[in-house]
Amino acid sequence: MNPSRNTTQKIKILEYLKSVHTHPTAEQVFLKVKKDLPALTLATVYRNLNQMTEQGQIVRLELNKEFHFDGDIRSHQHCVCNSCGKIDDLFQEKISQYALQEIKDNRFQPVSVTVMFYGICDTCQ
Amino acid sequence: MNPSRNTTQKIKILEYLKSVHTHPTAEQVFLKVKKDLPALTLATVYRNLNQMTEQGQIVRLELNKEFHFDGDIRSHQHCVCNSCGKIDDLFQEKISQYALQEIKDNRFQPVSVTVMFYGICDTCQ
DNA sequence: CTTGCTGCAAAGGTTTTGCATTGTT
DNA sequence: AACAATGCAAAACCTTTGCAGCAAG
Repeated sequence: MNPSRNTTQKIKILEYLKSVHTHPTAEQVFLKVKKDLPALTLATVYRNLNQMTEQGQIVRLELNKEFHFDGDIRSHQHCVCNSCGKIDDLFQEKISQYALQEIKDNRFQPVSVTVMFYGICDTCQ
Repeated sequence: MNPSRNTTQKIKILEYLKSVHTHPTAEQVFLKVKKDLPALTLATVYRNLNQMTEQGQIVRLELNKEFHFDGDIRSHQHCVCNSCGKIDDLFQEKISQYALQEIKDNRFQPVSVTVMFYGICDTCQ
């Protein structure tokens, strides 16, 4: 595909994702950005989120049959609350690095790791 | 709910999952078990897989908007091939233990970890 | 017998796609 | 002027659910 274009929709969606520390679904992104761009469509949000994911500008997580999007592309881990469903970021690179180190003796060539903790968050306990 | 019943469908589905080392989707389980039980329905497969997951008899993974089921309930990790999509088991408990250990200083109370490696499998490289 | 489970069919919720039009480059 | 991106609507896709009949305990 030819170079992608910087449409208003794309810019606003990315801006929004970079501004929050939550991990919104496509619909949540849609509802927020729609306040700025009333004509915005869910389909456009999906198309942009998918493109940005492919281009490595954002990260896509999968949880309970829904995609969640993360504007922070630094390597990090996530904590999911079994009670309220909240997804929190965790920046403990040692964990991911250790994992990638330990797997090296395998025939599998690792490119990345996803580490997800499930448990109870601070507000739920 | 009252104690669950050991129906033929349930038994065959669990037997199948315990017999393979792949990580079949509900539909793949359905197609295989249907050979033994021609009247079997996808809905029944889903209901049983969900029940078994709740009861901890199997494990449910999520990948590319599909559930995959794992008959092996021992704590282990997974390797997903970016090329062919194959999911392989990895038994390196040190990795999960290290992760659970390192996270302990947080306000989050971890119950379990999911470690997923993405990369290129042996047959694809 | 009781009631959990099944098969069947229909519905549900999220994500994708076709198409004419719009807007970036 | 090209053609990528949009809005709209419809479709696709996986999974769940309602219901009457069946079968495990």
